[in-house]
Amino acid sequence: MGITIKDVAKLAKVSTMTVSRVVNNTGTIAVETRKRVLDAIDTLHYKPNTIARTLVAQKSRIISLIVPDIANPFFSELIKHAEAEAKRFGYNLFIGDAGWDITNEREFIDSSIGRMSDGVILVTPRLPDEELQALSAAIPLVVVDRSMAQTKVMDVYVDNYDGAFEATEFLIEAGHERIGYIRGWEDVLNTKRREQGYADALKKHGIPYRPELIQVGDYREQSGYNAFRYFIELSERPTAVFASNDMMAYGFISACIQNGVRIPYDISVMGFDDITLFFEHVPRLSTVSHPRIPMIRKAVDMLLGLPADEISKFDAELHTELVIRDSVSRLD
Amino acid sequence: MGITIKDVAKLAKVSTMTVSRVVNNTGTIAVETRKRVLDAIDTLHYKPNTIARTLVAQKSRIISLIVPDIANPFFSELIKHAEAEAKRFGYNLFIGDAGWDITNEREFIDSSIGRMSDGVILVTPRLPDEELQALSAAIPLVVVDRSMAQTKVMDVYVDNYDGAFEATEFLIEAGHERIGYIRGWEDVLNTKRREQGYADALKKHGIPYRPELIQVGDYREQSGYNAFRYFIELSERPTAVFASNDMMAYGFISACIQNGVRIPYDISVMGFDDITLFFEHVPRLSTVSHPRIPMIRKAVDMLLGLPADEISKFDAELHTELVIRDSVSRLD
DNA sequence: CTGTTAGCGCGTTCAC
DNA sequence: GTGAACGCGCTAACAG
Repeated sequence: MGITIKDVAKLAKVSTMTVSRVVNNTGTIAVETRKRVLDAIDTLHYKPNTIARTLVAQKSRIISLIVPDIANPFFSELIKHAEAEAKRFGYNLFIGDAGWDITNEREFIDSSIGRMSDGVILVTPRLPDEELQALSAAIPLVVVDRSMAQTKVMDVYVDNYDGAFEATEFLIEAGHERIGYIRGWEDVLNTKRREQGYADALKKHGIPYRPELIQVGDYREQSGYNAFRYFIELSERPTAVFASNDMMAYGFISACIQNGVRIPYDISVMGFDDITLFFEHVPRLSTVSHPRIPMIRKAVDMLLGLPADEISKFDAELHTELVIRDSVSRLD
Repeated sequence: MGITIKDVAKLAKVSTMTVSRVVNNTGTIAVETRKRVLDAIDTLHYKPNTIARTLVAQKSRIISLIVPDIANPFFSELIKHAEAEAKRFGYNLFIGDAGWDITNEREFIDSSIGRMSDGVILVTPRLPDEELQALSAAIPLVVVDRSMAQTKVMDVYVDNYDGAFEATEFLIEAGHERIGYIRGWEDVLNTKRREQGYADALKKHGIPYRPELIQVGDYREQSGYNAFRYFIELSERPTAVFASNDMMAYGFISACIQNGVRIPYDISVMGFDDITLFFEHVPRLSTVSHPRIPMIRKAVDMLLGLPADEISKFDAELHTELVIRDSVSRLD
């Protein structure tokens, strides 16, 4: 059993209320009394019980952050920045790894409610709109990187359409026509938007959309790796492959290297996200950069109720941007 | 304000105690009453308040896990497995990223105490023995990947000496004599053990220990990258470099690739940890594999009070192992 | 089978 | 400046 406020009160020969006041710096206390209390706190190594405080205050100073996959650098980086932003306001993070699984998402939200989280940030959840809408009645919810426009749920959304369009157009302008595409989870909105961007860019340049050039992936490395086998066995191989996220692009590249297919000489690769690796990968991946840092900051700020005009400052930054490096060659 | 047990009791026309019994499946309840309560719970969407439960039970079913760097794959993988193991027992994880910083470690432990965590797992903390010892009086503590033999603190320790010795010896037997070494944080025990292994292997084979071949790093990629610059400008360059963790090895490799230094033809590289990348890196790194999965599992099990004989089953697995891949060449 | 009482550790309210 | 009483949401112990 831990030291409680009562123990301190007893030792300092005051009421618990006085101790509480000292700890929280509220009310007025005689200098001498304060010193006695402080001494008692010190000798007893008293630490206030946050659980009890939470129960009284109906506020935990915790926000939950649910990501689809903690081992994915895109998300672990997000966590770092979310933690930093939350800390600025004296908040702790309760982190959950949903593993791209709906049931886990649900359980984690329930758990957050039970633990009196002050809010939940969901990064690209797979839970349907209606359920998120319903849940948001029970606890403040911010959905990140997915539009909740049809609902009243708060969101921080970066439309990925333009990024995918520009990336595809870039490949086309480099002379590519047979452009393979690796898709992500179908039930994620941005997956659809990215694919639309890809398709529309083809259409704009009069290039037919060929279903056989589309591979279904799951945003994980392995599916990029697998896509390689498929594309390489096509009678007419693509000259370029656009992976709808960097993880799959890297998986694809690994397969290429292992099979002696050189990038960008034998095939070009374009990614999406611009994740920060912990070391430089060669060839350096051309990709679409995603404004994830301002995005997650904004999500935290929304939850902590920063004034709207302060939050909207970030808006200017929220767009994707083409990043040209070494993984795409010109077909001239 | 959320729905409480009182609301349910009122609606079901029973006492809160009865609701509590239904929720927890304790005591005996008339079938009919149970149904009324269940209905009320359903229509009200009642969720028990874990905070209040925690206060009563003096038990939160949460364990804290503090890692030095959440974005390092070694640790994010650890988190995944810790979470899985904890879940088996119905526990949630409270994850903290200390950023290799002592103050953060301290704050996070304090916060864990305040939040009534049932225990704390510290992965390679930098806090001194005495302080950890003291802290362990306030909350169950398990230190992972660091020996606490001098204290009464629980630990799950894998001595890294042998692994470093074998790795160095492997390089020597491949014909290398000028072997560079990149060290990690000096105040971490395993750092010392790894360096001892390196030094002893040299000694065994009559190769002088040269201080100019030692570079100080911090376990992060960047310091491996920086070490490259140092080694490459040496009048007598090393023919092989042993990085004391994979992150620094990868940093070093990146620098090599960017500077046209080929691995393993121009220089050999050996790592430590055998982290699982989310894609295949080329060249594939030769390294020392670290039994981190059984290690973290064991830590969780110790905290959750699994019987000693169950836990010790894991012991057999707890040793490092040489993993030979493509980053080391023979000098023949 | 069900309800009442008391208390987990703390802070708010209102006295003194 | 300080303290006593009450309640946050829940459950253990004891009635009935």
